Amino acid sequence: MKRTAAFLAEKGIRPSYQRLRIYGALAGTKEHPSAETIYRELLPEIPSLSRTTVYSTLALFTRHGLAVQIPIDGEEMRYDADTSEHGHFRCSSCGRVFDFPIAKGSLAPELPAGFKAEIVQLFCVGTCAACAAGEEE
Amino acid sequence: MKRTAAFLAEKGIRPSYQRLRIYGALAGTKEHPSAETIYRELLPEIPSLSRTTVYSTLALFTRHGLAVQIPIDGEEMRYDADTSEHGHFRCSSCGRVFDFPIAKGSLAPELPAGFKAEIVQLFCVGTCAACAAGEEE
DNA sequence: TTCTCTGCAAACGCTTTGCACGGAT
DNA sequence: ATCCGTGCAAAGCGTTTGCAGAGAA
Repeated sequence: MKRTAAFLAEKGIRPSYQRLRIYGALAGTKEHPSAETIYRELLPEIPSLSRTTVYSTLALFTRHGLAVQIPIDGEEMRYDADTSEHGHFRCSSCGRVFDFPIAKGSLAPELPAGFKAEIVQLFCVGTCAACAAGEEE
Repeated sequence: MKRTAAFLAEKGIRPSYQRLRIYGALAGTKEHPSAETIYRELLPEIPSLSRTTVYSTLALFTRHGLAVQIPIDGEEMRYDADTSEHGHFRCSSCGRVFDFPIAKGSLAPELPAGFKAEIVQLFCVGTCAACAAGEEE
C-alpha cells in the first residue's frame, strides 16, 4: 500500500484511505469493474463506504489519467487501470470484458484534417471462448 | 417513402407509419442521433408520437441489422443506419459524432482462440476541426 | 377475432448533486 | 480557520416495463 500511496501522490492525488483501497480494487483485477462492483467488493471491509465516494474517486482517477472509462455496453461505465493501448472484448453471453492486444499502429486512424484524437478505443462484442464452449454463463 | 416501406418489409419489419418515419430520420442524417433526438425531430409532425415507440423501434432496427448502436459516451445511446465498417469520432467540445473511414482489415483484431466477435467498433474522442479552429460550442 | 403496434404513466438503474459533518492542513 | 474528503439522501436522466386502447390481418 505504501507503493500505491506514493503513486497516487505523484499523480497529484492525496492518498486517502478510500482512494488507496479503490485504486487497489481497480488495479488488482482484470475484470474492468463498474463503480457498483468496486463498491460491493470493498463494502465488507469498509462498511462506511458510500457509492458517492466510489463514483467521485473513479472520476478523479480518470481526470488524472490513472484510469480509463470503457463505455462498452451503454449500461454501466466500466473502468480500467491499464491505460496502455489495447482492445476490449465484451462477451454478450456472460457480460465479462476481456483485454486483447492490438497490432501496433492499427489504432492510428486516418482522421480528417484538423481532427485530433485524445482517446482511441477498439471494442468488440461477441462470444468468449468459455461461453462458445457451451458453458452457459 | 415507398422505397423505405419495401426495404423494411424485406428485412422482416412491418412498415408502419412511425417506423417509416423513424427509419427516415435515422437514415437521413449523419448526426448519429439518440432516441431523444429523433423523438424531438419528429414530434412536430407526429404530435402523438411517444418516446416508447422511438425506443422500441430503434431496438427493433438494431435486432434486425438495420441500425447499429454506438455507446460512445456512456450517456445516451446513439444510433447509426450505416452498418458498414467505419469509425466514430466524438468531439468532446461540441458533442457531435463524426464518421471516419478505416483502413481495410485494421479492424480485424487478433482475438484469443475461441473468441468470436460479432461487432467491432473503433471509437475516438477528441476535438473536431471546427472546435479546434476556435469555434466555441 | 386475434395479434401487433402504439402511447401513456410509472418504475428502474446508473450517476450526479446538495448539503453537512469531520479530519487534515 | 480554512479547505478538502466523505457519506447520506434526494434528485436527475436515459431507458424499460405494465397495461390498455387502436388498428391491421
